[in-house]
Amino acid sequence: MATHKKEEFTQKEQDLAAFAKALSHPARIAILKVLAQHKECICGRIVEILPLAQSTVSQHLKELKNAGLIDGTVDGPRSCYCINWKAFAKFSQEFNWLFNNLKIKNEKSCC
Amino acid sequence: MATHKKEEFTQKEQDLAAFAKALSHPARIAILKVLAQHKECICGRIVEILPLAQSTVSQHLKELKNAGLIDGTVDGPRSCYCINWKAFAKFSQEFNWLFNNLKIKNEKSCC
DNA sequence: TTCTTTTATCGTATATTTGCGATATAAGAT
DNA sequence: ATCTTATATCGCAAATATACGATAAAAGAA
Repeated sequence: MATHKKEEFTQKEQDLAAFAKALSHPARIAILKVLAQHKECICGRIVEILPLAQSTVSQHLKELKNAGLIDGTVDGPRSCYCINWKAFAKFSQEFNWLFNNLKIKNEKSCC
Repeated sequence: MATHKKEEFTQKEQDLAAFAKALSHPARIAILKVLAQHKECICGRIVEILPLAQSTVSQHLKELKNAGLIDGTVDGPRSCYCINWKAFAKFSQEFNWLFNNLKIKNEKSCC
């Protein structure tokens, strides 16, 4: 049974979907919010703020990093994360391209 | 083992995550693209265009509908779908609120 | 060196997602 | 009534995602 046909879609579609996937859990949205608000590269502070175990937070951070939405640097025994604004700008653009441009051409739907 | 702690996050975080989840598969992105481009409420046309079985496409359509991103109306033996631009505008706004506003306050990150 | 602190990773359990074929449903056509 | 067409839903298999505790790893402090 083919359980992953994702490759059959365009690269843009896959990239956009991957970006959305990274944002598809409230914990990851919350992490991004913390990173954006606290200016500093909070690390274990996220664990204090979120209602999740340390290992779980670490896993979410890894996913955000893999998706390219955050950068992480090691600082002694701790890790420092911050938002990759460039990546956000890129995806935000793709997003607008996909849905705002199309909307203009097709303002009134048929149903 | 607690496998869903989603309720412990704010409603906004949950809503945004749900929106992202709906977009987190390239097939669903592709479906939205088809709906946006073809003006008409294509129904089974999507099945012809996508490399997926009819039942799978129907399932993706259901998810998009549940997420509120598309509307569907029955028209005789066939179904007609179209993008719910209002919902898109709403989420797009939330999105910008979350990531553009915060960006202004905090342009330079620490790492 | 040994202890402490901080973070990442491993192992595991459970839930959800993805996909398909088969079948049901609904409505127009014959 | 029966056939055809179009779509939705069911049932299942396989893959991913989510969460946790336990443990490893890495570096500064004692």
